[in-house]
Amino acid sequence: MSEKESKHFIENIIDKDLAEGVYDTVHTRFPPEPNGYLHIGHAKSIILNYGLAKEYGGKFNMRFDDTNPTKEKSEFVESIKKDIAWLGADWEDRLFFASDYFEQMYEGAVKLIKKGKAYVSDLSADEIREYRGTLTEPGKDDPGRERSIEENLSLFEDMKNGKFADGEKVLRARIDMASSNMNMRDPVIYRVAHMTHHNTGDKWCIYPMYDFAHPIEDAIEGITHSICTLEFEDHRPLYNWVVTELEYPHPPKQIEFAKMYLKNVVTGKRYIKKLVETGVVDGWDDPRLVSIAALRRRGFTPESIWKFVEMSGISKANSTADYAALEYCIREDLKPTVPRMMAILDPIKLVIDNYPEGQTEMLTGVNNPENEELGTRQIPFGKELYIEREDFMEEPVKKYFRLFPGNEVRLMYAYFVTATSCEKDENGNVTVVHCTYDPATKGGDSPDGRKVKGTIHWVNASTAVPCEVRLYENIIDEEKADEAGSTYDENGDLYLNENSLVVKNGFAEPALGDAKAFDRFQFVRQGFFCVDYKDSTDDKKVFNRIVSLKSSFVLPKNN
RNA sequence: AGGGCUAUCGCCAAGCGGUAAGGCACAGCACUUUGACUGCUGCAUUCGCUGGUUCGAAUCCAGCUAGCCCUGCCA
Repeated sequence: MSEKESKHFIENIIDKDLAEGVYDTVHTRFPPEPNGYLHIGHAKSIILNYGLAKEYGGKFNMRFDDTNPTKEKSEFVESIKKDIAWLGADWEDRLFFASDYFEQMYEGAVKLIKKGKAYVSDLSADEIREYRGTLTEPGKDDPGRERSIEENLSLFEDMKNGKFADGEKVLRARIDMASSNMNMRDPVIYRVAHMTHHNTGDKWCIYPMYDFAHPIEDAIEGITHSICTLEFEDHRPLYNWVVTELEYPHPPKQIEFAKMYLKNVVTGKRYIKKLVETGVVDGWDDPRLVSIAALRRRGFTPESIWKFVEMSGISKANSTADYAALEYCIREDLKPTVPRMMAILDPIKLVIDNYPEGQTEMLTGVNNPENEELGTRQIPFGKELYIEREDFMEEPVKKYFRLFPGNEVRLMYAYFVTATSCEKDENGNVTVVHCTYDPATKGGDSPDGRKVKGTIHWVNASTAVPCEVRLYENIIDEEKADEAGSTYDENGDLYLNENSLVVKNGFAEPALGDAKAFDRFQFVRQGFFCVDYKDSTDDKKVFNRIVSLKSSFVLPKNN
């Protein structure tokens, strides 16, 4: 839309690198571990990395960081690929797996041993922890530190050949047990794990640790700027140590940025995983979550997520964005591009007493007042309609200018009507509103030029398509739980807002009902919703319509 | 309190010694076949605090304070 006025710090670093000739191109990557679904936080990283590559005419790699077979599953690599492709980040033919480099990593480890920079340790996990020291006290040397290069070489080969049980031996980098940076206190770089890997099967029984593997992966792929999140800042010295000791000619540079959290939603992969596993939500794409899959199901478009990321900016300051900003982005994207239709979510009947019994006429509605190209549609109209409950008040409050007895309003694209009376049930709730219409106002304009202050939407009762919708609010975090009156889940540490699931039965225009398979409703803003056809992302058959709702609503999964 | 990082409007975020961009949110007015949208207007004499350097500081220096991260054979 508008040109970006200022660059963020990573762009500044890249500009400098390019200007100084540190690199002559930009090559980024997105390296998720396939151990769960992607969420909005990952979208930020994906868009950042892919966006930078595009901006600088460089390349973007997709890489699965699958160095720990105990946590990884193929199911996740498929979902991740799908989500990234959906977001529009194109890795072209550069789809990689860290596990494809196991051989080179092994050779790298051997090289370190030969340089006297790595050794095999006999210590148990507990002992290694003890030897590591604490934040304020230095660690002490691992006895294995003094082993000869020859012995280390043969021991490491034995590790590779399966001569040791899990946990029996480990390969450590020889750096500095007294470093103030815990990551430099002779970090473990290879562990024994007799485990079937989703990609390499049973070929390996030793696996490299992240700190050793990641810089190698980046270097092999020719990555220039290895962008990760803030918690890896302390790992940067180790990252640099690895690429230096392994003598890569054009080593990549690690740059860290702050993750962004969203207010009132659970963004942590761990928590989402827990909610899914405990059945609190109905899957990774439960609309109350902010996984990419859930966002997609809710009707967010890739464009809206790009806009959100670009709008949010990149920095090193921890931040929590307002959910309102995300909603703003989907609104902006959908507003001009999507046909709008009418739907009533909390219906009461409106009977036009002076309208001919049994008559149905077709009226013309504009699909999107802001975009004429979207054309018009024919909407059935008859004596009995449904209107939104809140569009009628028997006793209006001040400044209420929708329907109340004696007041005239416009039925959108239809006629002016004046309320006359209403019927109520035993509880005093309005069930039917009676009114009269002015036949001369067909289409919604009066020939005598009189104005009405209110316009309300409606749906023809005899042709309306019943629809069940579920109103959702986001799953909220601990901090906000109490003030929002939430309830605990069965584990007692995650919360669901009491309004997190409300089923409503409403009605939609026939054209909306024709979709049959529509399964996505998206709250776009207060008083504004859209529906999206399933499986028709190409022609973007998304409908939206203003209604009065403060929360999102989504159709049941299997509707 | 050993190390690393961060502190600019309710929420993001520019700014890099020359006198506080922008967006979201919010408020007011106008417009309106949805009180929406759109348009216009308003919204930090002040940049975590305290000192210092300077003609001049959010930007430099010193000292505080607060928050986040680090003691996995996770990533």
